[in-house]
Amino acid sequence: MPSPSASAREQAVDAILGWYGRGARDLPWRRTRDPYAILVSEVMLQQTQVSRVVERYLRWIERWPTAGGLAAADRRDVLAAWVGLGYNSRAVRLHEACIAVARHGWPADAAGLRRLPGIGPYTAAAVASFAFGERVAAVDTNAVRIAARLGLGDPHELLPEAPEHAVTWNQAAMELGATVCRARDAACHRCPAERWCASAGRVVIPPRAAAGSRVRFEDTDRYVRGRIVAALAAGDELPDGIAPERLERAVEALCRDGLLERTGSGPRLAAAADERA
DNA sequence: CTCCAGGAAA
DNA sequence: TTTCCCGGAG
Repeated sequence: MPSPSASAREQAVDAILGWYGRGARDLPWRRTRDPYAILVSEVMLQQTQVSRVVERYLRWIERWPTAGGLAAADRRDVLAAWVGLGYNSRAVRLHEACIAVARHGWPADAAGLRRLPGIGPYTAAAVASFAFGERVAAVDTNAVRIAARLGLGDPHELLPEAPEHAVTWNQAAMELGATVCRARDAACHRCPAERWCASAGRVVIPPRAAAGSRVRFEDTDRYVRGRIVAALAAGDELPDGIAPERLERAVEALCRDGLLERTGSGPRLAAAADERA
């Protein structure tokens, strides 16, 4: 319970922690403290909605239960298993990160995790917090938005002192952001921190970019790259109906990014660096 | 058609 | 600081 002299910030955080404890979504990666499982979920969730990840995460952990197991897997199988989740480079970096872990063991803290490929400030903090119990703020887009709306300091200042509360806070901030204090739809009437929030009832929704002036997704390199990787992962030839010059540019970029490699019979999914002769 | 638990390179 | 990376769900 918050003491009467507690600051508004502490009371708001307390209220959100209590709200989270009274009932949060039962997401599979919240049931584990295994750093590998946490890492897989966090990388999958980067710029990808929860609803799309749950089933894929469970299947992934079933197929590759440990970092060592994923590290030993063929890069092509890893890529093929990723197709559909978006941003395929994440699969390559996840594989590389697990190869490093298999070789050197897990880093001791967030600073060490941060040096692994594909692991930035947020993912490093999330793994350190959820798996290691380190008292570190996992500042994702939700934490940034909630802190800004609350007007009670920057996201790092909201982190509770007690390590066990800090871990819960990192979960709670994301849960609140996903279900109540959403980017384009803030349900202030359901928010446990409404009475301390600087923008309660008058949340400013940033204007969205003009839709008309934006190029069709099918005209972007991302689309072509995605089609190529999906086709090769399925054992098919390069997709047709795409201008050769555009196709070649995408293949070149995919090779540069480590997703493809060239062979005598054309490009294919890349084997990991270790597996190449 | 918009949305979304980032990271890396330029 | 910007730009690029991807795609299914709602």
